[in-house]
Amino acid sequence: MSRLLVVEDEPAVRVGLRLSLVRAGHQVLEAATAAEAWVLLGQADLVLLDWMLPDEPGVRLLERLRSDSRYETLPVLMLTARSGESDRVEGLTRGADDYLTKPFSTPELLARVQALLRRSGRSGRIERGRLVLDLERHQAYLHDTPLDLTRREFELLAFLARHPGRVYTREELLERVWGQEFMGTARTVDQHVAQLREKLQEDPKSPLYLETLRGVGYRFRENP
Amino acid sequence: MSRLLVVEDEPAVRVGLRLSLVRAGHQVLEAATAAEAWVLLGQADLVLLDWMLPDEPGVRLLERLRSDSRYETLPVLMLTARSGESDRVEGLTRGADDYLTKPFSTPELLARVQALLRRSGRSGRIERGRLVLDLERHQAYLHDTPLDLTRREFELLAFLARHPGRVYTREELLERVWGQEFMGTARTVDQHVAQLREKLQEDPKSPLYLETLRGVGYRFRENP
DNA sequence: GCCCCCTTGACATTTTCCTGACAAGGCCAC
DNA sequence: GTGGCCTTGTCAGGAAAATGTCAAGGGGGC
Repeated sequence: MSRLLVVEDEPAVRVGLRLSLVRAGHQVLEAATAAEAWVLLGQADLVLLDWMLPDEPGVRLLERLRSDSRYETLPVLMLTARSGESDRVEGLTRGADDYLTKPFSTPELLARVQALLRRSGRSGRIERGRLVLDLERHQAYLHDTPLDLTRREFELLAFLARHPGRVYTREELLERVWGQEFMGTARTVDQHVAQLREKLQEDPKSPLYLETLRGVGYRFRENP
Repeated sequence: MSRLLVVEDEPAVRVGLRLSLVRAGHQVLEAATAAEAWVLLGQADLVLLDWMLPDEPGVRLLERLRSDSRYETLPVLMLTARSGESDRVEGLTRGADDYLTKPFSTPELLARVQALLRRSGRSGRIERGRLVLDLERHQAYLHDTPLDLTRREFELLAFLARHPGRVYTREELLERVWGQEFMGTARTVDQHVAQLREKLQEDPKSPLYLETLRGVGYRFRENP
C-alpha cells in the first residue's frame, strides 16, 4: 500500500481517480492546485499530476519539484489531455516518469502506477544489512525472522530506512509519517522509536539501527 | 523560528505579511526599498521580495544579490502582481527560489515559506578543506572521520563556516545561533568555541579553523 | 464486548548547556 | 622591558533540557 498524491483541479476526475486507486489498495491524497500539492508532496510515494492546473502549469510544478533534493526521485505520472501532437506532449512532460493521455482506462492507470512504484523502490523491499522491509507485504524481517510490527511502527521504520543517515526532527516525522493532520505531541515519536528498538532486539552493546541525535531528532544508521 | 526579510513598499501589504508571519512564529525584518533591503540582507534567513520597488526593480536586486557570494544561497520568494503573461513572469523571476502571485492566501504563503526554509537549512553540505559539514545528516567530518558534536556546537560551527572570513561578535552569534530569546552572558560563546576547537583537534602549531579577533569576536578561517 | 494499537502523562536518567572563578595572554603606556 | 588592564582561555559543578521508560486510558476494529 502506497500513498498517491492526485493533483487535479476537476473534482469529477479527481474523485474517479481516487475511487480506482483506493479500490486497488492505495492511500490517496488529493490536491486541486499546485500550491496545495506542494504542501502534500512530502507525504507522497507517487504523484499523479494533471497537465493543467488553475494556479500553475503542471509542468512548472514538475520542474520545481525536480530541482528540490527531496523530490528528485519521486515518481511522477503526468496526466495530459488527448492531443494529436503526442510528440509535443512528450517533450513537455520531460521530467515525468510516465504519462497518460485522457481519457484513459482504469486498468492502464493501475498498471502504470504499479510499474512506477515497483521501479521507484518505494514499493518492493528495502534491505539494510540483516534488516529487510517488504513494503508490499508490510512485513519486516530481521535475520529472516518475521517481526511483529504495528502499522505505525512499520511505517516509521520504513520511512527512516529509506534515507539512511539523514536526520529527521520529530516534527518532520509526524508530518511525513503520521500526516499533517496529526495534532498530538512530538513525544509520541519517541515512544514508537522505543518500541521499534525493543522489537529490533537492539542491545546496548551493538550499535542501534535507530540513532538519537540529541536536540535534533532520529536517523537510521548509515552502515547497518 | 527564522528571520524573514519582507521587502515591500506598500505599507498595507507589508503589515499584512508581518502579521501573518509573526503569528506563524517567525521574526520579521522590514524594508520598503531595495536600498534598505540591502542593509538588512545579512540578518535574513529568507527574503520575501516584491516585484516592484520604488528605487529599483525587485529582479535587479535579486540579480545583485545572487552575484554576491554571501547571498548566493539565500532563499528568495518573489511576490508578483497577477498578470496574464505568466511566461514573462517566469523568465523575470529567474533566480528566485519560488514565487507567489498577488493576491495570495495566507496558508499558501506560510506553506511556501516553510518549504523554502526547510530546503535551505537542511540540504547540502559545506566543505572547507578537510572539514565537511553535512547539514542533512547533522554530521561533521574531519578527514572523513565523523565528529561527535552536540547540537549547539554543530550549529555554531555551521553558522560560522557558512561565511568564512566574516567576523561575528558574540552578541551576533548569540542572536543568530541561540535565538533572540537567549538571556545569558556572551561568554557562553567562548565556551562553545573552545569545545569546538578541542574537537576539531586544532593544535596550536597549525592554523585554527576558528579564529579569535580580539575585542571583536570570532570568525571561520578564510582558506582552510 | 474484547483486544490491540496509539497516545499521553509522569517519572527516571542521561546529556548538554551555562556560568562563575581563576589563569593566561595580548596590548598599551610608561 | 615591564606593569597594569582588559580580553580571552580553561575548568568543573550545578542547572536545565532532552530523551528513555513505564503504565494507564481511550478508541477503533473484529
